[in-house]
Amino acid sequence: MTNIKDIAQRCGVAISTVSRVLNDHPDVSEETRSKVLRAVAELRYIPNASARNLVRTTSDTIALLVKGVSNPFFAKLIKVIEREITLRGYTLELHHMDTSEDELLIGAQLANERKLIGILFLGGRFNYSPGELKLINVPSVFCTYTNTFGDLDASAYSSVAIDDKQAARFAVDTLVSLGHRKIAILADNEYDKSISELRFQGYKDALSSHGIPFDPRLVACTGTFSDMGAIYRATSDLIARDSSFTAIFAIADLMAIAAIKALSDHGKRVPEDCSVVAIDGLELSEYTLPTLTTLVQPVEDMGLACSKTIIELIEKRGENRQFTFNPMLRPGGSVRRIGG
Amino acid sequence: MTNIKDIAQRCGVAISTVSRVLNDHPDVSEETRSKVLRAVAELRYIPNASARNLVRTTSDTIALLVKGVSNPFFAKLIKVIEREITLRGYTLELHHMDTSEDELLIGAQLANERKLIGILFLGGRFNYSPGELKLINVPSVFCTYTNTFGDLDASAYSSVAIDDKQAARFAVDTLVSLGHRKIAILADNEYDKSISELRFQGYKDALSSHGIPFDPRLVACTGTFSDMGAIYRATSDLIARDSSFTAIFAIADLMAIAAIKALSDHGKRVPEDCSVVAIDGLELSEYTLPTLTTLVQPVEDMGLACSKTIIELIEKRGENRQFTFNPMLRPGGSVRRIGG
DNA sequence: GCAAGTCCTGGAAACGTTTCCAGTAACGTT
DNA sequence: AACGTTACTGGAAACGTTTCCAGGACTTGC
Repeated sequence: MTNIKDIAQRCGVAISTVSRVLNDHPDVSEETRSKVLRAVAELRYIPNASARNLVRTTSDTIALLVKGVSNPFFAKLIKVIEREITLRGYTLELHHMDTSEDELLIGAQLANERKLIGILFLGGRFNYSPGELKLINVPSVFCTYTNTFGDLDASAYSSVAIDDKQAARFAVDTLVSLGHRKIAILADNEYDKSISELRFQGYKDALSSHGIPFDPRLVACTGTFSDMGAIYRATSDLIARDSSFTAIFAIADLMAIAAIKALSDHGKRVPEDCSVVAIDGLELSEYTLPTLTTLVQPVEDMGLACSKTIIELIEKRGENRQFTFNPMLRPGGSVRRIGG
Repeated sequence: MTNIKDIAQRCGVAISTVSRVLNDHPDVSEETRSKVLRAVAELRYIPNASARNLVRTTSDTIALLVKGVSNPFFAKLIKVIEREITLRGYTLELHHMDTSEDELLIGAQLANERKLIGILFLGGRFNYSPGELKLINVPSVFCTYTNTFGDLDASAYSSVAIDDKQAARFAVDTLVSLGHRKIAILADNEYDKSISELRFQGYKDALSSHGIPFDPRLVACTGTFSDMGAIYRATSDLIARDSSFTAIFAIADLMAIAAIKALSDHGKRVPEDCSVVAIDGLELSEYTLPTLTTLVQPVEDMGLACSKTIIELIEKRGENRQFTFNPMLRPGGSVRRIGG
């Protein structure tokens, strides 16, 4: 491998000069600059990232810590994020975590050991204490969830999410406005202070604002966002328990799809016998039968917000901030006016 | 940040001794070992990866180069791979490429600059020449495709894939055995020597083995694996062109799902008016209406094979090898005997 | 003609490890 | 008692950069 010394030697200049050329420092004559660049090209010189990182006591790597879910929504989000990050010359490192692991601890450890310059948290809970948040001493952004519980100062963290509670409320409102009153919910009630909890809250809020009593028998708990088998079984259990509901609100598209299958297998047609509304807005959901009525998360915008924010934080061009996007209703064939 | 020197100082030993303890070298007394380990714990010492990589002239990072597609199949595969890689103490770096980019060139560049110890290629073409393959001077594995064209020596590369041609043949055989003879194909004919070409070959082979003439009018070219809108339109075009077919073979589950929607929108029911078979075996496809008849790629095994192979190559415990898995037919509701 | 400033360059320290080499002490062997 | 072994340890070079500091060669202003 050719290194910076080889270049220096061949050009008859000092190592430091080569370094200056490579890092676009101003104080170098046009002549030496081009001489060095020519040598770099000829010798196919590729700088050694470890050496640079060592002396700079930093790296060019942003970690993406993904938790639990393997939701197609995440796949798209990751794609957008990756594109932006690499476009800006940074590198993205992928880490997957189980639901049981503590993302902040793992993030802190990684940040030190690998000299990360930033962390993107994807999925998981958000019940951090201010003290816990301080564990992470590099810029970080929490994607897809935000501190709606209000116990954190806005300057203490960055986040990108939709207004989950609002989205759920909107989904349920849609159903109510079509005459539905017995509305079941399909949710993953794994952790507290999670997306799931927020959407569940929104569901309850919407019911109460319409004077509909909350019925715990209409809650189907899947325990997962991604395991469609479990979701299917949870829906089947729900039907077995009380099949008087006329609509289901699923907190994720994939849940709705599994639920529709379960309903169909139990002889309930969608939307004739049961309406279904979800949150996510996957492209896929436009191509199911029936197509899904769902609240679309602006995944492209959200991905951009994530990468833009983390890069601004890293380059010290911005402060911590919270993005809250509004999901848009995408009407599909999975809902119908009751008795309609 | 505390470093190895701090530990050495506090313990009254040399830096080299601390290093030996940290790297589990044998020649160190039990007493000093425990003394050092205690200090490491107390000072919360975390070794600097850059420094280690610099002197070792290597890193602990394996890159995953994903091309084009954002197929849910890949999402699952990536998850399995990531788990295994981190379990073994390595780090996974994620790079996404456009279809237009040359993965080998990019891989070679990355390998040098970031001192990668291995590369996993995911998706894309496989028409490399032996010379091109030599560009990559680190262990690498090509996931989801293999050199079925036979112009490469088996010792020159590693790969993990299903027998794509065989899978396609099996899919079409299934349709023929149910009496279908006018079988359309839905494929992405972007690159040569790709998965797409192999499955297309299998389709043609199967037809000819049953004495069915190949009809180019029954080929719907999507130009993409992932853009469901494009797939939908390709299917609509197909129907508009010649709707006499009684079955569709889609080379991916997602394509089949979009196709079923297109068929339905044109008044063709699946499976009554048209049968559909695909390849992938996504979990999702068990929950569509109708459920998909599809050839399941053993994603878990494939992911394990990828990570196992790359790690063995890195640790010099194995040679280049090619894995070819056999997909299994998962019967669904999307096929029916003709006239049945 | 000289001081002050500008522009460019070279030398060398520093970053935090690993690893080679040499060296010491204790120990058993002859 | 001399010597080879063994078990452990310390010192120092090396990895390939960046960056600080100093200095030389010009230019400019007086």
